[in-house]
Amino acid sequence: MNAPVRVRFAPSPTGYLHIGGARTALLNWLWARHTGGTFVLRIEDTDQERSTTQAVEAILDGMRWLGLDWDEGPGVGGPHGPYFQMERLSLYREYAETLVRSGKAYACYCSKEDLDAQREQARAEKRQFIYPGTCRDLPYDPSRRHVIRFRLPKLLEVTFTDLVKGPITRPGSTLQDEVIVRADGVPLYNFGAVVDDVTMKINLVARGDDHVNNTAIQVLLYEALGYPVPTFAHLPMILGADKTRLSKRHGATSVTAYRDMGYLPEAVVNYLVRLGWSHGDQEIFTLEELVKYFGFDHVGATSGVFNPEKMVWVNQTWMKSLTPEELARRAAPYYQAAGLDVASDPRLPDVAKAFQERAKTLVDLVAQSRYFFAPVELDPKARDKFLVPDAAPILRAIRDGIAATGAPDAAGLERLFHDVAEARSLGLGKVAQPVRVALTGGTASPGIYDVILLLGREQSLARLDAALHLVGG
RNA sequence: GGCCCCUUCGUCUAGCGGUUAGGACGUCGGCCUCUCACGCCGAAAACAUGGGUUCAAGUCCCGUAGGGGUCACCA
Repeated sequence: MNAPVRVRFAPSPTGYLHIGGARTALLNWLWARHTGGTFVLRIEDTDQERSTTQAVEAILDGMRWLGLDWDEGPGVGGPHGPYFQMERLSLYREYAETLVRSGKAYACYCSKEDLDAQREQARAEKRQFIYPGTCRDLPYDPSRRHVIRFRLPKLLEVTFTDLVKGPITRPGSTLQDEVIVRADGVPLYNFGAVVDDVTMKINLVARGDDHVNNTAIQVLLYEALGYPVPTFAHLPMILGADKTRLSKRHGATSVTAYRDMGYLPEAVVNYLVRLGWSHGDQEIFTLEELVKYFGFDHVGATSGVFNPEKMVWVNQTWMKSLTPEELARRAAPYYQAAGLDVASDPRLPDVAKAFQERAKTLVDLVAQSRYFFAPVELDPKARDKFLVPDAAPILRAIRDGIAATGAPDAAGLERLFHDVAEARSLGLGKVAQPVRVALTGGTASPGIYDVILLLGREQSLARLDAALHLVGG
């Protein structure tokens, strides 16, 4: 009988939640939900130089937007807290002392400058620098400034199993007496993470690929501490188009930037999980499906290039699948942000419906449908091409046709447009385009009847009149 | 440079010894059509390379090349 799954996401609050971190969080979350296990959120803020409380908020914000709730961690507490490393200092001290007392760690009095010099020299001589154990057998003198180093056991190699990469072996000769606690008493990553994972009873550590090289020393730490080694799953990196690690110069890398660009959280989640994981040929997954199907057995071992085009497609596919009411609800804040007050406009769901298959993002939806809520802005090229003197009689006929009826309806409008076209032996396009430009300011829009219906009789007439005035008709 | 990991269309991937190597994004062509989209149909496009193992290798093993990661009192 396997113990209940306990996984964690342990970001360092040095910036926003980026795409890679979000995927790590997401896969951990999915596995916890899939197995009915526990998802722990732990903040690794021991780098006091770079950690900020704003970053903590930004990360929590990003996770909430994606819908990743945590069972233990900031805000919700839990039986293994606190969940900020800086609040767990006494715990690390306790474990470090245990190691020192048993001789598995020792105080090192070497200065940073001294070590840097040695490293520099090693580099100059083209050899690998490994801490020579200068302080290994010195008597303990707490009055001297010191760090704590882990005493590397004599061994040939360290092997651990990785759920995505299989067994990984690291020669002991490439390992050294790592420092586990700084001179100021704050633990270093490898030690803090192990103590926390031990005390938080984490049994599966799924994290970024960039941590594989830390794993061997961590395995040794677990053993020195006398605790079982968890299972590891190292997730491949996400790369930019040039195949280097995704970074700012590749464009937006924070999940909240995608929110601001008008992506749906469902789409971001969907895309991120699919990047490096698959379930047969399926591309679109609801969160429920992801929870149901997710497993590390289908997480690929190769790093993946982030593909913005596919992300857009996933987003558009998701937008098409929402009900118009829901889409309108999602779009409302984006209209607001664009300075369009649409909160009480009853046409919003119908407008959303009209653009559902045309907009790629919510921001795009707002931009494309702007003229329904704001005055027409004529595109100069469209104006010069379609609002010409020849168009005057057409615009006049359509205008008068609409004016002659009460409330316009789709069937009546279709008849009107066809009549006008036939009377002049014109294709429907010759009639619709000038009208489209008059009503929307541009040459691309939903069906012209829908546009008129959404605009309403009065507004349609007003815009046609304005266009007629312009063409001198 | 040492160590670790990785290698199927441009990109994400399916494949788990026997397939015409499948799907998706993107690209190109066509259909639909009042524009733009959507949708539909079609096309081009991949097993890095050399050796093995095997009746049979994209699938297993070894080498080579290429890519990535990591070598802190960062995480």
